[in-house]
Amino acid sequence: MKTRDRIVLEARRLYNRRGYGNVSSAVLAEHLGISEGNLWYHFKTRRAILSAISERFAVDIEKRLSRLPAAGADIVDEYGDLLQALIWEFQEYRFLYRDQSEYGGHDEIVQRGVRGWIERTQQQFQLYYRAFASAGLLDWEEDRLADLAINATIILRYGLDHYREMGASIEEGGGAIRSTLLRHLTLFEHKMLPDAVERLKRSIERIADAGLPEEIAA
Amino acid sequence: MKTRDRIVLEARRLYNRRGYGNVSSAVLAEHLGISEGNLWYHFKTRRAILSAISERFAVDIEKRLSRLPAAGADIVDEYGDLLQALIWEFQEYRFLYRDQSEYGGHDEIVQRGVRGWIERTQQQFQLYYRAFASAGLLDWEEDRLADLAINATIILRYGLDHYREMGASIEEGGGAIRSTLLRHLTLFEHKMLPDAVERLKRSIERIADAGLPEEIAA
DNA sequence: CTATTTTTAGGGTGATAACCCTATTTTTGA
DNA sequence: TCAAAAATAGGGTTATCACCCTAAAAATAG
Repeated sequence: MKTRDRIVLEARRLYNRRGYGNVSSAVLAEHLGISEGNLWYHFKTRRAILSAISERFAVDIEKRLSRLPAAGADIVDEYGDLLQALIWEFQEYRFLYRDQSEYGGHDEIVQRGVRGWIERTQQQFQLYYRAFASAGLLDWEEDRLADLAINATIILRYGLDHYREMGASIEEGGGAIRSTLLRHLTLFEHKMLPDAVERLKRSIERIADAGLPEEIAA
Repeated sequence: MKTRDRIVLEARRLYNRRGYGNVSSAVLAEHLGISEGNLWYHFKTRRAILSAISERFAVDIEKRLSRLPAAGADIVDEYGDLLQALIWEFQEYRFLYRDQSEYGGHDEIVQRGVRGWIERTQQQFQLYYRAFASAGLLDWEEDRLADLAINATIILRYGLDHYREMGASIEEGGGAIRSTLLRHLTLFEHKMLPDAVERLKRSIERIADAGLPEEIAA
């Protein structure tokens, strides 16, 4: 892999693990096994590294947002896939979700996009819930679907932080991931067909057991 | 006010506004109109200031946790008071809720207490919801009360961040506060007596209009 | 094979951070 | 009232930060 790409990858991992503000260029270069001079050759400023990561972030978000419930496919499976993609995104870009969200820390591309991404994520989830309802799997009034989607995305997004703060270890089977996914399920499982709920729970176990991206675990 | 107390107060305000990591001792001293040497006379280390703030935090949390639904009183009003106290707490100690929650940044007293505080807050809300149900104001199954309480506290806690990220201005009537409080209401208002819902909404307007603590607004 | 470009290492720099030290002023208590 | 204690100011120290500069090594192109 080219040095530039290695920098972007490892910087993101270090930022996720230690926090953006706690990773100096010296530490990053040391971690990469390259000289600091070399690091500054590839990126003129520290913010430029953040920019490169943010660009990838924007691309990955758009890819995830493009997952829509397909007509012929199994809606429960597809929802499970969406959950997996979302959790993955939260983990891979954890430091962006945490450290940068205030005090003007975001890169411009994120600053511009974040509001739309949140809204579109809510709409995306609403489409899935409406598909659940249409398929007879979920008993939910149409005019309360938007609230369900908003509440679900809030809990999914902040659940990981919440359970980590409660002391859930990130290792050992991803307790925080499992808890977060089960937590969002409590919003609507009592109105869902038991069979569909069971399948979702199995999806959740798969996601929680899938193992974490290495940049978090270490 | 004694210099020491002024330091603790103004440090908290600056941390809330700019983030803990973005407030140096020089900036803090300048803001206080005292010399840096004087600052170090009152607090030997930067962490000592954090400790002092954290101690007050612990005291304030315990005071808020002691608010329980009284037998004779009006439960709707009391719940509104609890919401107000909770929102206040989130605002007054915003930087603790945001900046310190990971990467080992917390003071020991917070580190030790946080898990219990979260659990007790959930239990506290559950008591209120049970009281709502007992009073015939809320139609909710007993064995789903805990889930409601957990989901409500998660949304209350992270709602402010969420709506700020969505672009809600903190000034001009506290859009984020109003949105967050209304958001948590969507979890159960459809199962609540319209009359009680109306009263809660009026409470929410009062809280949102109450004006923000000055350390946030500026 | 050689000239050119790209990549790398590493010493240097100025700013800023937390924190120390000491002299001076202010407050306090008998 | 006056000596001891508390409070304050401000210069000094050391470490670390992002970032610069230059020379050498490596890759590449003709």
